[in-house]
Amino acid sequence: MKKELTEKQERVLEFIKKFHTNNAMMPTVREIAKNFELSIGSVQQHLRALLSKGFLIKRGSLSRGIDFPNRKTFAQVPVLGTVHAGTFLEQIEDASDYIYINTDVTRNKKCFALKVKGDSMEPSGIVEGDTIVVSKGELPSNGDIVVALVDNESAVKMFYKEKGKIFLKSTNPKYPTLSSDDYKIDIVGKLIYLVRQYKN
Amino acid sequence: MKKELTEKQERVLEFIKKFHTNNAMMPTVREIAKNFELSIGSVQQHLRALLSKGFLIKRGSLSRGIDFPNRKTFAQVPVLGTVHAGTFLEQIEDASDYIYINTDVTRNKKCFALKVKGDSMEPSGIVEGDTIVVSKGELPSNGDIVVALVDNESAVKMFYKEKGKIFLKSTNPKYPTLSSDDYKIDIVGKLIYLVRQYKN
DNA sequence: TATTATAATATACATTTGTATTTTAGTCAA
DNA sequence: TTGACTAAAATACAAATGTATATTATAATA
Repeated sequence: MKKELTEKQERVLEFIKKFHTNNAMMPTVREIAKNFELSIGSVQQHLRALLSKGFLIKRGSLSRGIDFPNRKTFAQVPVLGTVHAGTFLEQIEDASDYIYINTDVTRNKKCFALKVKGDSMEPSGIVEGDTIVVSKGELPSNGDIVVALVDNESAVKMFYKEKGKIFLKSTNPKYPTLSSDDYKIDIVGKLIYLVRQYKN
Repeated sequence: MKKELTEKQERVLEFIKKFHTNNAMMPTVREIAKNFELSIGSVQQHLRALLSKGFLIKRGSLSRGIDFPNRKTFAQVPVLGTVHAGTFLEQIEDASDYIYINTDVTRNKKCFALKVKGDSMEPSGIVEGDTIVVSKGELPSNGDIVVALVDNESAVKMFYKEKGKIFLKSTNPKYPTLSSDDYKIDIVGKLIYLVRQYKN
C-alpha cells in the first residue's frame, strides 16, 4: 500500500540513502539542497512529501533528525579466532576483528564470532571460511548447531541430548559422533548467525 | 601505540559508541553533556582528548561531525524476492525488506538480495532460507556462483563458460547441468555475500 | 473552470550546535 | 614549587540547521 514517489522525490530519497551509507549520518536540508542545486524550500517540500508518504520519519527537531522508518541498528561482535569444524583444532583467542550484526538477531545476547575451518558441517551449509556468530552460554535444543569444547578443543557440531548424555554429531558422515561418555564436553554456545563473503 | 584513556574519557567514548549504535548518528556535545550531567565545556575537553589520542576524528565543523577512525559503513540492499536453487521457480519482485552489508563488501556495486529455496546448491553451502547478495551485472568467472534467468525463470547455479557456451551447474548432482544450447540463459549477477539466521 | 499536487525560489527567524574563553581545582611528576 | 594533565563549570558567540511563510509556475484532474 505504499504510495508512489515522483521521480524527483525518488532521487532525493536515493541521495539520502547514499549519503547515509557514505557518512553514517543523515544529510541536512541544506546538504541535500546543495547536491541538487535546489533552494532550501524546495527540498523542504520534497522531505515533507517523503515524510507524509512514509519513506522517512522524523525524530523531533534535531539536526540530521530524519530517519528511515525501519532502519536497523548493529551490534559490534568480536571475531575471536578460528574454530575447526572437523577435527577441532585451534583455540579461542583474543579479538582481532569485528563484524556487525543486526541487533534484532543478537537481541542483547553475549555474542562472539569465529572463522570456520574444516568440512565436517558441510551438509548443513557451513563451509570453510564462513564466519559464524555464537550466542554465548545459550542452552541448545536437539538439532541445534553449537560450538563446544571437546576435551578443551573447540568444535562446531550438531547437538543432541538423550537420557542425560550429550551427543555431538557432524553432519558430514565421514566424521564420528562424539558422546559425553568418551569426551569431556562443554557447550560454549549456540549458532545464531552465519555470514559468508565470496571471493571478489 | 594507542595512548591510554582516562576512566572518564573511556566512559564518554562508550556512550558515543552506544549512542551511535542506537541512533545511527553521533551525539552532539550537548547530548553527551546531558547524559553525564556535565557542562558543555567539560565535554569539550573530553572530546578534545579523544580526538588528540586518536579515538575519534572530526569532519569539519558540522553538526554531529565527530566520527570513529575506522567506522564501517553499510549499504542498504533490497531483498527482492525468492529464488529457487533447484527447479527455478519464483520471479523477482518488488522490494519487501532490506539487509545491510558492509560497503567494503558491496564496493559501490549495484546489489540486491534474494531468499533461497531448494537444495540444488547444498553441497556448496547454500541452503533453503539463506539470503544471498547478488552483484548485479557483474561478469562471473568459471566456478563463480550466479543468479541467472533460465528461460526467464530465476535460478542459483555455478557458472562455467567454454568455447562460447555457458553451462549452469547445480552442485547437488541430482540436478542436471543446463547449457546455453538448450535454454535461453541470462546472467543476472554474481554472488558476493551470504547470510543465514538460525532459528531462535 | 477550479482544484490539487508537484516543483521551485526567496526570505526570515528561532533553535540547535560547535567553538572559544575564562576560571577553579585536584593530582602527579620533574 | 612549578608545570602539565585532567576534570569541571559558566558564559558568550558564530555558524549550522530546522522551520515557517509567501510567491510563482506547471501539469493533471474532477
